[in-house]
Amino acid sequence: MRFIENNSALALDDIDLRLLRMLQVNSNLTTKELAAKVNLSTTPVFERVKKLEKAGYIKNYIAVLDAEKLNKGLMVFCNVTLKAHTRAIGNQFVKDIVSLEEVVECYNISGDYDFLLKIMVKDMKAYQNFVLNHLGGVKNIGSAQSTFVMGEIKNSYAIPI
Amino acid sequence: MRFIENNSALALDDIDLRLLRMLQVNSNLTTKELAAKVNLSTTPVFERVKKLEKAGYIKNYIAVLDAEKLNKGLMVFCNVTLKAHTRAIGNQFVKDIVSLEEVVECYNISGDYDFLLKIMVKDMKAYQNFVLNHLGGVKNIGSAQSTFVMGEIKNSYAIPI
DNA sequence: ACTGAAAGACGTCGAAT
DNA sequence: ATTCGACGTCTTTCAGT
Repeated sequence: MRFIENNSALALDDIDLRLLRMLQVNSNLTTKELAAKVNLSTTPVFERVKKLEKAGYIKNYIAVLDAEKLNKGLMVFCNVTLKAHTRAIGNQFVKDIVSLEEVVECYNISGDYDFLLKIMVKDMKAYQNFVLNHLGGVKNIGSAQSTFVMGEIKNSYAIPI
Repeated sequence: MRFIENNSALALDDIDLRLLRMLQVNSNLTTKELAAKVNLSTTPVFERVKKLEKAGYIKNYIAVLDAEKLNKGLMVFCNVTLKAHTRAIGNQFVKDIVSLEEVVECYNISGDYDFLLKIMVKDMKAYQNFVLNHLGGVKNIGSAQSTFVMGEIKNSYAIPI
């Protein structure tokens, strides 16, 4: 399946929003099932979903895996500052971070730190290895402060719409 | 006594891992396409995927939406401490937080704070409203410190396996 | 455990209201 | 903008190896 990137803004009606809400929780719903839930037939629902894909409201469809079962049960948030804030140093940092697969999310943030990283590894030993051998290899990091996740209270991949 | 296969640990071979890696990036791949990539016919691939679903390695299938387009473009990380750390207060906090739809993730963390929340709202005005009228209504919050996301460097929903 | 084939369901799209 | 109908493809299962 291929999506054509089209950044136009669409006027979403209530049915579009309901379709998005359902699909972001379970994308295995068939067009038929979706149609039944919004009281329409399959064709308009099919076309609406395609429209939402083409317009970029739906970016992609993915399987959500169980991190614990796959031995990536330790999540760490790492606050990072850079030694300097030149464009070159920032760009290099971004490039380095993107290539580290343990870093599943990275944001440029306000406040005392420059970047916030979400890292997933097997356990504390693996995290130590990550810090020493991977994060340690990234240039121009001024400081890095780790916060460990002890328990997951809520993690809905769904956007509140 | 009979064991139901749900949630048991399985021995995953290389092909299982490759299937998981592909599906967590694009779950719209057909059994046929997956089969071609791992050089098998459809039947074993179909059965492997079903096995991975039943065993809980695949938790669900979802559509990933574009937060910006859906007017939830402001992401905020909020560090929260509780006034006291009794079980009752903790449980009540968890219950309250789970019901706030703007809070898309919530973790119990180590360090200076007790909880880390990831919040998605439209803009700063909406965040102010969230803090005043929603987070403000949650009992026993000692302090709350907000960190604003200025830019997203990386966000792969994929677990590094 | 895998291959190949076969039945049924679904996605997909054109024509029509 | 929705319904109907038809085609191709995918899912799902069942023999056979």
